[in-house]
Amino acid sequence: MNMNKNLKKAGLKATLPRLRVMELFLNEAGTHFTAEDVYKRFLTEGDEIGLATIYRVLTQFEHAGLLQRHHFETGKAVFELNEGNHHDHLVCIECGKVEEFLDEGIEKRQKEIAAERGFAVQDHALYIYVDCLRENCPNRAAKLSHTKPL
Amino acid sequence: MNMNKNLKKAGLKATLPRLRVMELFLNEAGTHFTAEDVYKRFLTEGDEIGLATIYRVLTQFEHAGLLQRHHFETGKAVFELNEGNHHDHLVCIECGKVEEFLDEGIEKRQKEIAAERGFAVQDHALYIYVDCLRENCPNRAAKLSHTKPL
DNA sequence: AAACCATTTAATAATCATTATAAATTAATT
DNA sequence: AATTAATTTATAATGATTATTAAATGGTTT
Ligand SMILES: [Mn+2]
Ligand SMILES: [Mn+2]
Ligand SMILES: [Zn+2]
Ligand SMILES: [Zn+2]
Repeated sequence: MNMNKNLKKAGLKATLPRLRVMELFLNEAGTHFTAEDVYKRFLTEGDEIGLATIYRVLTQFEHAGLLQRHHFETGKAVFELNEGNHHDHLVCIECGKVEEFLDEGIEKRQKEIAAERGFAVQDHALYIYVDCLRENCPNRAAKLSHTKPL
Repeated sequence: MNMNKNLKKAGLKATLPRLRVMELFLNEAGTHFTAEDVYKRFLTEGDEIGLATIYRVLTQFEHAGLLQRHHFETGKAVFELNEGNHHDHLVCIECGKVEEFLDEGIEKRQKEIAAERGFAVQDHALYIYVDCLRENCPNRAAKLSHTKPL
């Protein structure tokens, strides 16, 4: 079992909440969940795991490098499986769809812009808010909680 | 008086809180304030204006196009005078210094990335978090409230 | 200038996302 | 199975922001 290893390596006991969270993010790699998304998902699956526990586990997993945290400007943080690849996000403000991209040109220019000023880049966040223009977008109905009109 | 005109055009009465806020942002164009920065500034100047009023006025000014709101990932929104020019931000995580930049190459690539997927860009946010590397940085002492270690 | 009235402020409570606390539970170890 | 430190749960607290409502004020009219 791969999940137990991940946890052990991070010095975390294999508890039910942690296993459930890990399982969810592994099963739905590429999906971006808020803490509440995770909480509600477990509720519908019959697992009554406290919201505070979800928050704690998500933060622990982030620190362990298992998850990445992002802030789509909607007031709530979203998490996704850390597959080791940095990328930026396109977020549809109509349906919540998230697509990922990585543009080497943009990455390079960012470093140059900081370097020109004598600054050392620590991190960066680039979010492109779009309308995906798909009226029949499946997401438009079952809107995820991390969507908000600009 | 230019300020009164701005307010009138936005259909807003010229009240003391609004004049003070407008005045502050005009006098310190290019500075990025949180609601609390503004609140405390007025306190030290002897004007006791409620924090809720500051928030309300900032939001009204944003809607009127007089101010721009940004979210440096620190949990609190910052506002600056809207001088009509879109730009992105370099934020020093050590001292809070903010520098602005605009890179046509990056702007163009963002549009292309969205277009490639058939999306219409609505907005975007690009924050580069840096260490300005200036130990003697004046800000490092009088740290602004919108700084936070990553 | 006094009266009028819609707008706005002040004071305060409420809300929302998130974190902290403390008592009860549980996973790993002996 | 007993031990113990880590963890969860339940709940309270926090920080940023928004909502509420009665009192004050700005712009207008008499
Ligand atoms: Mn992603
Ligand atoms: Mn700026
Ligand atoms: Zn969409
Ligand atoms: Zn600095």
